[in-house]
Amino acid sequence: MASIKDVAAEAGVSVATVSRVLNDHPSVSADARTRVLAAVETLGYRPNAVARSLRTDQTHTLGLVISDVLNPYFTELARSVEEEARALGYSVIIGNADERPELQDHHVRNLLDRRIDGLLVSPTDGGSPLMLDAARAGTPMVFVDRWIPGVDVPVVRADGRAAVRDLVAHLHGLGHRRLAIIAGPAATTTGSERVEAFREALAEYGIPLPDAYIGQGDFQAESGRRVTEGFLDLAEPPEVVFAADNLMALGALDAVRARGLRVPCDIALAAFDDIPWFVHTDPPITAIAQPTGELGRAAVRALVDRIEGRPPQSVTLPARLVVRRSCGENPEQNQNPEQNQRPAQNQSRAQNENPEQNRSTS
Amino acid sequence: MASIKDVAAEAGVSVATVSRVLNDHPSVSADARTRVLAAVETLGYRPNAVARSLRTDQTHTLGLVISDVLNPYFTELARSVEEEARALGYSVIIGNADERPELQDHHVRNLLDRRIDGLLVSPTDGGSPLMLDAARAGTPMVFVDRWIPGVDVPVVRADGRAAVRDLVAHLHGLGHRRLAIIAGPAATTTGSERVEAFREALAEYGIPLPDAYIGQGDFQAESGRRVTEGFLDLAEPPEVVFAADNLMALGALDAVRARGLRVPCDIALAAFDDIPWFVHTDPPITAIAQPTGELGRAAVRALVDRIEGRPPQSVTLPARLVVRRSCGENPEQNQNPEQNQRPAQNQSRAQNENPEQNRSTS
DNA sequence: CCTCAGCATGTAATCGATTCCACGAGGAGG
DNA sequence: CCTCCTCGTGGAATCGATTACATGCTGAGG
Repeated sequence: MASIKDVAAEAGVSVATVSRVLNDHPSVSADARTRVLAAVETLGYRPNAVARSLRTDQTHTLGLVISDVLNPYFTELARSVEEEARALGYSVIIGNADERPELQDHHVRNLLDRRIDGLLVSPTDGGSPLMLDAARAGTPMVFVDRWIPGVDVPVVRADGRAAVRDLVAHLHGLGHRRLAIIAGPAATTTGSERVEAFREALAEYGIPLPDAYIGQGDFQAESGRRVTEGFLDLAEPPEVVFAADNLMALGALDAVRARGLRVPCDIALAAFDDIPWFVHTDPPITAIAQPTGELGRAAVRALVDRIEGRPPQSVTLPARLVVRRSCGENPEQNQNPEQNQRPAQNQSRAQNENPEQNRSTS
Repeated sequence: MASIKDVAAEAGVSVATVSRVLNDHPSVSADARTRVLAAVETLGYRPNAVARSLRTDQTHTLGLVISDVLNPYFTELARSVEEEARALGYSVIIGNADERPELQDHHVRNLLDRRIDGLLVSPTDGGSPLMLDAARAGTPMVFVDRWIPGVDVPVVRADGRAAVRDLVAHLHGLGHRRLAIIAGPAATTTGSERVEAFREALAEYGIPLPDAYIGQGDFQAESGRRVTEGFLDLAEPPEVVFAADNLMALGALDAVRARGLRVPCDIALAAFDDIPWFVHTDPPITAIAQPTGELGRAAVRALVDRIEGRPPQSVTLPARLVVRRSCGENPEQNQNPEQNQRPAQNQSRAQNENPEQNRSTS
């Protein structure tokens, strides 16, 4: 691989001049510039990013540690993050924690060792010493989707409170009174907040949320299945199961089907996080949709602001309820079935990326 | 951030000794070793991977350029790649090409600039000059899923021929005679091969594959929708649509639903690439499943073999047909409906990794 | 008691860039 | 004509590691 020295030799100038041309420093003669560029061309020279990073102490790389690549929500988040980062001149290295704190730490350590310029994290747990140290040490960092309370790091996330209230209103309107939730790990903010929002919304209707109706999941499909089986085994099973993410909803669907039961006749189902497939499941699943793409972009902007010395901003965007048929039909409100309400092109990747809708930032 | 010099000062030794301790070189006294380790501990020192890479000319990093992160198939592939790489002591940087050749080139260039040790690619097109040059220049490289003919690079992929034949047998058995396919880009091997396999299988039953029944897609949902609409507009629309990937199947489903038609009564649907959601779509979708996890692992092993000087091996694994209900019911063969055949726990991420089940492929 | 092997250690070169500083040439201004 | 500033350029230090080579010390063997 040709180095800057080879280019310098080929062009008959010093390495300093080559470097200046490459970083278009003003003080280079037109003659030298053309000779250097010609040499670069003939040698097929590409600057060594490793060497450059060592010298400048900048990698122009962001780390993104997500909880689970197999979850379409995070996949979409990752895509928008990479897109925005690329637009701002950064690359992204993704670490997949698989909802396992030790794997999360592995990736954080790895990214830090590589001297990434900043870190985007959706923490799997309440915060390992490693991550807390990194935050305290001043590593540019932004939390996205989930966050760790008490740490001075900007947070970019969706607020699902209003949407959960809408969901409960919808369920109540359909006559459901026994409502259960499959929660995420209590150590995650999304794990506990969604339960709280659900409980509060139920309270408005005077409906309690007994412990038996709070299943402890881990955001993975298998836990959704296990918890749902527990619900179905109760003396008085719930009429509705609300899964705190889409994978647990998938698991719930599996469990219901394994019993030979049907959604929504035998039991209703709703999920947090909307995905294109929910339109085509049997039945189409009512879900709370986050403005995922917008969140990813906002998170990158906040992180890059922080990196480049501008004050970063926390952002909270509202989630919204998307009613489909998995909770039952309401002949009154539901004269517009969802398949007409959500036009077809929305189910492509452009979904949720309409910035003009539902904006309310803090 | 503490450097090796700080550690050396703290421990009262030279940087060489520190380096030797860190790389556990035999020739270090026990005393020096403990002093160095203590210094490392108190300073919270972590070696700078950038500097190390510059010196050793190894990054212990693999690049993975996939065609589309939003496609669950590639997402699962990426996960298994990262897993195996981690087990072998490598990190992975993922580049998402979004099926766009210029974006693919962007990522390849970026990864090469970062001096990754090797490249795993699922090419979006027939091979850009950049990629061909890289291959010729001796960059360790392995193609996964798709490949570029005429380039001397190991290929790890699934052979869908037998499964496609099984599919056509299944469709023929159900009485279908007008079979159409939504193809991928002709510039990709999977784009053209799947059409060829389909055509050959049809030929065995004396069924032609007219041009009108070959829709040109690009592996994205939107193209599946467009092509399917074209099929439905034909004077004699097909009885079956076979989508060459799961996203185009999603688009096809959207198109069918937009017309108010039903699968499989009005039109049957099958897809290449199985995903967990296909179990729960309306109706469950018959698909050809690849051993995705195994492919990812084999690809990493081949690449690391190449990097570490062992001869890499191309690998081809068989895909298999998973019959569900989207092509119609066959009262004869189908007395075991799919939901019982595929036990619930299979729909988690462990899916497809159970070699023993549902094997109806050669 | 001398020699030499081998071990522990340090000094310094090196990887490929960026960048400070010095220097010479040339032009403007006095 | 001299001075000084600007511009283009090159030399060399530097980033943080690894590693070849040199050196001093210890102990075994003759």
